[in-house]
Amino acid sequence: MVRMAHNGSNGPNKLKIMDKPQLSESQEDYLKHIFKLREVNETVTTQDLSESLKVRPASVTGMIKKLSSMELIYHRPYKGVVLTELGEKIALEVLRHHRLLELYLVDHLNYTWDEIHDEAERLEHVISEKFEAAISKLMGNPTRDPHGDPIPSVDLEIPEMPDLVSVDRLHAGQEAVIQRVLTQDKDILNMLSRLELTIDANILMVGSDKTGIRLKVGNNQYLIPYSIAKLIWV
Amino acid sequence: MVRMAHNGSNGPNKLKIMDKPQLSESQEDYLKHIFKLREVNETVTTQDLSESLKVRPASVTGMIKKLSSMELIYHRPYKGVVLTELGEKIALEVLRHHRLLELYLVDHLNYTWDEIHDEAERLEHVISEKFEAAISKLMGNPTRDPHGDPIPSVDLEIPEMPDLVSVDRLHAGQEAVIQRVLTQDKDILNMLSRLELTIDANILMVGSDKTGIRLKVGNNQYLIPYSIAKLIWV
DNA sequence: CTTTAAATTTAGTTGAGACTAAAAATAAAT
DNA sequence: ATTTATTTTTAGTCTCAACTAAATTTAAAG
Ligand SMILES: [Mn+2]
Ligand SMILES: [Mn+2]
Ligand SMILES: [Mn+2]
Ligand SMILES: [Mn+2]
Repeated sequence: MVRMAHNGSNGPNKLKIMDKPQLSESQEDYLKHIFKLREVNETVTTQDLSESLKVRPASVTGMIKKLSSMELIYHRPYKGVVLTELGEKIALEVLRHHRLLELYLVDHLNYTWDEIHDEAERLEHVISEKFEAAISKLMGNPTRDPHGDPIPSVDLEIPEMPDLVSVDRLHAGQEAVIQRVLTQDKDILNMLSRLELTIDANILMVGSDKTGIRLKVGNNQYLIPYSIAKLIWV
Repeated sequence: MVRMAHNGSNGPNKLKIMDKPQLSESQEDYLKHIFKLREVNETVTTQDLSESLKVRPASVTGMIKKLSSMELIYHRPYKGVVLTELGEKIALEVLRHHRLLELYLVDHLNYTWDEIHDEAERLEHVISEKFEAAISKLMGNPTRDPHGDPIPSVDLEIPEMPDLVSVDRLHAGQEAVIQRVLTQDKDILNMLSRLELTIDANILMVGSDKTGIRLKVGNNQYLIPYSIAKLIWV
């Protein structure tokens, strides 16, 4: 049973979208992961993808060849891959779905921080453009998801992000507002939300030592190990 | 990339659900179609499924063998299939997803009658139990979808439906309330909704002749051909 | 009954997208 | 510069769920 295209109602004004090939769920995930790895890594290797997609390297090579032949990525054998213009558009489309969905689940269906990722991971591939537009409008075309990650706009531009630093870079006495949390690990998210170390929270750096940093949040004060502090950007 | 199970957070109270095998999208659709065909047909043949799923008969036979070996259906070769107890539970679970989704799309995302079916058809397979519960709760655990079809309850019982007759059975002068519309044809649904022949609409049977029936709705009066009148139940 | 038609099943193929095992290319270490 | 280790690619296999073509079974007509 082959999954069908569902570009929504293709009004005459959406011509550019029309020539996007219909991709499989796997292919969409590959493109998305390439995009996200590139934000961090400078180069995206077969192994990077193997780890992040939890697929064996040989399989990754196979998919790379296919995406390459579709001109969605450019591949220098033994070196790595980069997204083509079209490949990046598709990656951003999926990312937009994912992040709008995460925000929607939190805002409208009472999901908690640690529950949204897996649900969005599956839904991102099956919602129509109509669905995307509907939830975006309902939320006032937001630009940040519940982790503080930027939501690509309808025309697939990434909204400007202010320059951020991880919270361990603050000096003692400095105050700041949490803007972004770079993890989808359920246990970490669960812990952070219980400590009220969530997006928009006001924090005060009390001090730091070799074990970690001391943060004051509201009336409470915690010791946060560096491994976790590095995930929190202000 | 194999799709993973997502039974939601399996609290200790949901043991019975746990031994439901994880099915593919196709398998879920087969079970759902068998259930729906059975509501109408008394017997469900290979051809019935072939037509309703738009899959060749040989392929249907193949899937029948698999579902049969999984004890989700019972198959008398050359005769037809029936759902086992477990098969029916799964069919109802999918149907519950589908119908809750349709209602949700109308009530919360401003979808029109003719837009909901295709979207629900894809989403029904990927939403979690958590998502199902969330939208059900949000809508006050509804028992009817936007077509008037019954929504199976959380424990997968079909809610009682009052006895209905198709609108062409009314005699002149009789009034009635539309309870159910038995089609997913987009054009018919679109037409009916423009005529305000929607669920809960009050109608008056004016009269009938060989071409169709005359219905009064609000201040307007229409001639409805029998082919369409048979789809409207009151 | 016997022949013909229709429905169903069998047999074999295809394409996606994973996998393992082994070969080839690149990078690191002696 | 060789040798060794790591990464990447090739080659071939597997499962799933579709397909076509042909054989078989059941149903309908003469
Ligand atoms: Mn995904
Ligand atoms: Mn996110
Ligand atoms: Mn479906
Ligand atoms: Mn319906």
